[in-house]
Amino acid sequence: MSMVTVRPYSQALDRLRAAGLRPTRQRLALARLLFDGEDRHISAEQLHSEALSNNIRVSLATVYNTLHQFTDVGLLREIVVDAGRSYFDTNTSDHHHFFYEKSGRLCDIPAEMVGLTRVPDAPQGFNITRVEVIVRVDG
Amino acid sequence: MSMVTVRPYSQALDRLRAAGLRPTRQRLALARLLFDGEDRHISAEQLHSEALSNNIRVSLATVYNTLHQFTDVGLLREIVVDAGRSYFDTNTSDHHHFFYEKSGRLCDIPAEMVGLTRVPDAPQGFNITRVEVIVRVDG
DNA sequence: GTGTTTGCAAAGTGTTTGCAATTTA
DNA sequence: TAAATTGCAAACACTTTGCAAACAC
Repeated sequence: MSMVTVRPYSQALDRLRAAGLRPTRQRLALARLLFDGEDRHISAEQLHSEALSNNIRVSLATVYNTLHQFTDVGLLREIVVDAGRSYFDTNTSDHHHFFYEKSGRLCDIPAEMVGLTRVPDAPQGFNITRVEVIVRVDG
Repeated sequence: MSMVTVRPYSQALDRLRAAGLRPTRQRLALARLLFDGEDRHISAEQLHSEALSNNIRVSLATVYNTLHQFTDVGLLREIVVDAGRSYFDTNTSDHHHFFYEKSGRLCDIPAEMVGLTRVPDAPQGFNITRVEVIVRVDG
């Protein structure tokens, strides 16, 4: 009887292919960090240092490029709550956020927890891209 | 019969007094730009260049300090929609915003135009500071 | 091979800070 | 006069850019 290390299947390659992005070493590695596991809110710097500590050699510039490419193809969603820092959310489905003002942390709020019954029409000639609800809490 | 230039009464001095801020030349001038007239969403750079073109000599650092002091005492509300730029809203009453993603412009949505019927409780030990609804539109 | 992607370092943006000089009460 | 405020320039944090080298197909 042998011990087996079970490594969860990575969807990273499939996701890149589906998005039409070349699965380069860096993109694949970053995609694994981002998408294998729980949903997360991560900044470029965080992802970069996480990559380094996993022995993935990648430059910060590439991390930025990659995050934006992923956002462009809908793999990520960018969230801005804090002046001067962007977070990227691996959960691209409809939902909202708690924002902890002191710590700068974000936490998901499922869409159904918010009763948003009426939203104004977009001004003429424009389309609504998204309706964001941010519940700011102290702490 | 003489012509009279009617200058609207400025509430700036009263507002500073009420807030316990020393009415220095710079604060007073900035307060007049901010509060005499329609409500507005303005960035530090915008306010600074507006001050300069009104022959108000004030440094950018002081504009930043002043905007933050005004925010701290509740005269302004800071809005973050765009990574790397803060806007300050002279309308501190309950309301929401349209955000025009391409132009970076903000536009008020009166509170009653949004049907927000249910908001999750703050996680234990925290208090909700504010609930922001941002309707993002293309353009 | 050919076009794409990467890394680096430099430049750019918006914001904050330290401190001496000035101003306010 | 004592304390608060200001201006300046430098420092900062985060992000983007330009281009040669490396890589994927």
